[in-house]
Amino acid sequence: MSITEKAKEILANSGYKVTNQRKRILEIILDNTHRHMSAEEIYEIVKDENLDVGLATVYRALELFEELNIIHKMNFGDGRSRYELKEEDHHHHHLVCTSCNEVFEVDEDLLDQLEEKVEKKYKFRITGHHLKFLGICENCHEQQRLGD
Amino acid sequence: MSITEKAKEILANSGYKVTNQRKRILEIILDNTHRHMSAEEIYEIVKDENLDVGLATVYRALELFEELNIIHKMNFGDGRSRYELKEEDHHHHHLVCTSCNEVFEVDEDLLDQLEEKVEKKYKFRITGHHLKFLGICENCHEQQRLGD
DNA sequence: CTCACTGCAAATGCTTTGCAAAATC
DNA sequence: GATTTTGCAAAGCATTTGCAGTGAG
Repeated sequence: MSITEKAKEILANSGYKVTNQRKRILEIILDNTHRHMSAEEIYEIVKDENLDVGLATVYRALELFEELNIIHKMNFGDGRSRYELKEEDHHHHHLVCTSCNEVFEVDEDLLDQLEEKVEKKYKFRITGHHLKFLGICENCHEQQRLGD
Repeated sequence: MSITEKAKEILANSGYKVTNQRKRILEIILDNTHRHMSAEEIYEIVKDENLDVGLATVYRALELFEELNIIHKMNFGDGRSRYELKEEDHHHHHLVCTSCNEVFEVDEDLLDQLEEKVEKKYKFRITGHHLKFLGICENCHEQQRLGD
């Protein structure tokens, strides 16, 4: 079963109604996970498709999906929340370029040992984590070099 | 030289004017770093001292301190920015309790090897990082146990 | 049919900004 | 004294909410 189908099944089985708006919003997130979209960006897409959807509905749908553990709200410091699909057993990290503000993904999780250490030492039951590296991406670094 | 004096020196040497408001706001941050204060919280303190300071000034001072690399703006998901002193060579992480929303500090940095690995593999020059663990703190865990 | 869901517009909460008065250098 | 900086109030954004109408089950 594809991620898309799985997510829709979660929605259908949640007891909440499966509306066209929710279906479309979920699809957009699923199709653009790597883009870490904001509510406004998702809204722009549905609006361009001439669907009758309000921005408030987008926010309400995102809130619902988060509650159902389908998506995940993030903050990259640009003043708005961004969302991505929450894939079980697929933890990854983010590289945020402080020059062009692009966000790249590190497609592996290397924190297991660290978590264990922290859990023991601080008596804190860890259920998740966010690791964000700040720095300069290859592109920007290249351009800085050429600019010299 | 204490951190406080150092920070004040940075301010004095920055070319910006050393006003009473800036001095007091900086002091409050320095005295309460572990509390990760918000602009509003800082404002409440100066207001209680009957100092004639506006909330806008607090925001402007925080913006300035961030620019001078004295403090660091953070987001713990509660809808407001929080600030802490930026101490060189003193990287640490945060434990955010998803039950009581308290933020604890992990007073060590264990990401060096990881950073090196990521820099090479992703050709990304890392200048900083944020690591936040989500979970349940000892207190909340204890209370849940007692509640059974 | 019923109740959850929606769009709209108004409200909220954090943060920023315009401006005349005040303070620093 | 000239130029920053400030307080206040108003404006600016992202997000939330109230409400009457709409639609899924």
